[in-house]
Amino acid sequence: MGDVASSRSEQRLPLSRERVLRTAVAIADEHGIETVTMRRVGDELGAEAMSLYHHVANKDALLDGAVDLVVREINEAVDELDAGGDWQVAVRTRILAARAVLLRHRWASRLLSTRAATSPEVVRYHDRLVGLLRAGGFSFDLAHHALHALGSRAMGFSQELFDPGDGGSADSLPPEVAAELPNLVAMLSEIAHDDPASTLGWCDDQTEFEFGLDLLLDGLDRRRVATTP
Amino acid sequence: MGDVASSRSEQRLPLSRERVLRTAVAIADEHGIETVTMRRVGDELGAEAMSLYHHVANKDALLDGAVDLVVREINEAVDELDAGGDWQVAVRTRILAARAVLLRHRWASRLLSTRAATSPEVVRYHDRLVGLLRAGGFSFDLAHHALHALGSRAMGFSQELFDPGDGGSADSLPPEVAAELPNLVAMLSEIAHDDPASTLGWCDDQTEFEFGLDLLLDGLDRRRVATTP
DNA sequence: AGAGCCTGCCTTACAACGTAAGGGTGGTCA
DNA sequence: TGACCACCCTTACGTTGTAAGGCAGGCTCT
Repeated sequence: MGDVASSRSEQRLPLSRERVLRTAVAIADEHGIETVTMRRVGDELGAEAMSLYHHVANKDALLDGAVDLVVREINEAVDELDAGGDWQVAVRTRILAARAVLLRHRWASRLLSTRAATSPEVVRYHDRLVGLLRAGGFSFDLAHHALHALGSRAMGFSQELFDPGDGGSADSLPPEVAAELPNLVAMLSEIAHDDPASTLGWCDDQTEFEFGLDLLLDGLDRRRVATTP
Repeated sequence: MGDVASSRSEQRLPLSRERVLRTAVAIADEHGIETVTMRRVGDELGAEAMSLYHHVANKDALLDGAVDLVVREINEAVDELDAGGDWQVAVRTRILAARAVLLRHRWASRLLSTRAATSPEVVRYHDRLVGLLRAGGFSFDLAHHALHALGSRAMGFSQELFDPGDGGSADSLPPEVAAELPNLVAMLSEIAHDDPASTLGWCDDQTEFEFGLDLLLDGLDRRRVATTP
């Protein structure tokens, strides 16, 4: 409508799949994944919603692509790391690097767990991880088990189910509720989580993530030694 | 509309929060969680969508309630188990029992990981789990770490990120893709997953779940012994 | 007993969403 | 020059969650 298309020359650079996906990522980073709608992405690009369909098949494909962009970012970060030395150190470093990227795109971990199962970038990530395990002396079979055991932790996030540090510091609970939860109440009042800096997941701070990760890596190493003398 | 309200007397029993939630669970079980809409639940109950709002605050609350129903089912199953004996056996048994329930409501694990963080039933489940750990000689601190380390596995499901057995049996890949994934291709062709009975998550069959679980339980026991001589 | 209210269900309506269908415009190539 | 095609737009539809309010029957209080 009366848009002479000369006032904003930088907005008029053509749409592309890349630009669409990057915009979706940016919106999700800034305002949350639930605010990413076709119209919103179009707006941000100075285009209409329907124009996006020339570059992505539909909204699902857009989300898949956005996640893939994040995983690509992970792969780029991870490719620079030293893959030599002790396998446990190498794997640990790699996973924590992936985690650092996911901390910049917190919406991505949820999407990662539901879609993009066969995303090329995700598969590539796991391929390199298997490479590290193999180099560390893992049989293919044990490496396969390792992938399953690590699960989503392999890419740097874990799925927490409830947050003992948040939403209930033991004495904030109604007495009749507290009476029903003797063990948790006792645990919480002893622990007194004084550092509720949540990261990925609810109370899943870096320390807890690494604790679980090391538990798995130690266990895997023990299995490795047991099978390959 | 000309409904004499006498033809179907059993449909006219009044709505209730319980009935609404149970209906949502039933629809999700049978047709998938994405088919659960307010109108659909209403239909199933012989009522209008808006009538549900007298029993649940909104759709989010409905989904939360549906998940809670499933977790209640878990708790009922788990409460019957023997809590004595070796802690590792007790915890393992309990988690596998929870898993068995979740296998009957596959949609629930995804919802569990996003909502219902502070659901009373979920909290109760973890309280009992902490009780088991305490009885097994865990400090509160180690029990807390254990909850984090187990993550969603504590309730019987794990989050898989990709499925090496599905969607690519190594030789079904285009050659240029396969060349990019040397480790996975080698792994898959050696393993030849002949039992692709998927359960919860993608290729996360029972064996893999138990492998990861035991890895964690073994590691936790080692930490326990190390801290309490 | 009658007035008033509360509870439970319904009707109507709307905004936001994804997207199907098709129109127009500019650049490219024969 | 004319045909084609890539690209973007307009319009419109069905589905969703839900706000607003209506209407009946049973309860309580006088």
